[in-house]
Amino acid sequence: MTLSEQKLSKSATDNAYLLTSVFSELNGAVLNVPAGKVLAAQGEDVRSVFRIDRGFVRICVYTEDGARRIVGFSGAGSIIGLDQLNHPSWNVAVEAVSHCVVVAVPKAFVNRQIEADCRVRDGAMRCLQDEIEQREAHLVMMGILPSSERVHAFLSTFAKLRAREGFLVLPMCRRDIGDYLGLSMETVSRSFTALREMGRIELKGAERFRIVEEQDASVDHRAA
Amino acid sequence: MTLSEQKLSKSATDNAYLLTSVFSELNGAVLNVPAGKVLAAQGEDVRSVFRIDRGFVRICVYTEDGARRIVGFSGAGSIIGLDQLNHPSWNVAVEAVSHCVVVAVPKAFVNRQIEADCRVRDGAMRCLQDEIEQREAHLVMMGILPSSERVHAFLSTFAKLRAREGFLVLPMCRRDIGDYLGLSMETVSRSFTALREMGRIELKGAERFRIVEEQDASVDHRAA
DNA sequence: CGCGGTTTTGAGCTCAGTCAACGTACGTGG
DNA sequence: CCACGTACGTTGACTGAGCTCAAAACCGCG
Repeated sequence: MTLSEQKLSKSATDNAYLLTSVFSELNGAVLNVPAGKVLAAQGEDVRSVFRIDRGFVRICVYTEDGARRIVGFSGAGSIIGLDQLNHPSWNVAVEAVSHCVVVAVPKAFVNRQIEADCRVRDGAMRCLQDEIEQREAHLVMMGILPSSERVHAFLSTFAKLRAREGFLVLPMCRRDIGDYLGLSMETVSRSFTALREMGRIELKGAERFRIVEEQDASVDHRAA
Repeated sequence: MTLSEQKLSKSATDNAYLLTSVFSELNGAVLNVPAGKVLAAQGEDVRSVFRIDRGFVRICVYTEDGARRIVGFSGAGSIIGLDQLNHPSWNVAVEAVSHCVVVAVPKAFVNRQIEADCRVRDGAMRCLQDEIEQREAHLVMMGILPSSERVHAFLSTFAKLRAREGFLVLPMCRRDIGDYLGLSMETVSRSFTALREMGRIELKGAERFRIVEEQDASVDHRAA
């Protein structure tokens, strides 16, 4: 696993399909969540597990002194809360970054399905394993990369996750990115500028970006 | 979950007892691992899952450019590798920090037991959930605390995990602590010195330490 | 067109990294 | 037993990446 392959939620969605049967609209409520709304507050009782069907959420941790860290972003297809099934209350907050459509399935129902259906159990374990992998990749990145490289890795991952050509819209603001990458809002902004000036990304306004594919500097051109 | 309650492996061992039946000596090999030895190399095929019965291991990630990050330490009672069950090869390395006694149980057997025994399944899921919680706490700490506070939080956690009075022996060296906390070896050393001079820890040589209980500065003494 | 929020840019400062020297503990072999 | 070597830890001087505070620019919207 290279740093640039660090995941936001890609393989999580690859495995989440194993849980399709559980997150049917028959088993839970379909919620329409406006941007900024809190889906689950830190400390609140865990009642449901969510599947994101549209939009983007951030997973936040608030510390005693009011600081916020974002430990992950998740987009359509991701399942949120499998790691909370044995907790009485949420130890993270789940907040909509953009307008979201979410299926909320009662925790007890999810637990029963895990008990009853070995495909569901397998899917849930794979999702948890993916989450561990994501957190570890995040941790490694935070420890090693300088600011601009972190921002570039973040944008690359985001772009790969979307796997679409052309400019992409970033749903989250600079502060969110900063809280995710362990940088100040200003440093994130400066990194955007630096990457643009280096020709490694293109920007349209503050929200739209495109990764410029770069030659791998480690490739030895003498071979050509 | 406060930062000072951040876990190395405490609750992991609380849940690992649910898997006692799987990690019986009858089901796997008991290994005697000298300090420094690699239990599982990054990239190596996943053949076994381990339970640490004595000693301490570090979970490492090596990047392409040779840098090392430590994503966790685990002590007696912890189970290592449940997050690797669906991976062909280890995406982390497991290395003995001190002399260890380890039970290695074949991956296929663990998978079968998870399939067959719902207590085992439940235990495995709880262990995975704990691991996510640990990684998230680690991530939060890395993003927020300055160097000395990180070292103090690390030592506090280590001490709570051991839950013993008096001086404790740190099995890992300064560089290991640095790679875990995202600090250089020198900064870790300076933090030890600073904490000692502040009277927040006591040291006997480089390896033995004791946390000095401190008054919570946020307590308002006018109330007394 | 003006307003509020977000982003960008600038200036100064600080914490932690690097490089380098020195200290300390331990094990080996003369 | 002591001299030596090696590995680890500590300390110092210097440097620089990123933080803070502050101001300006930009954008969407009523």
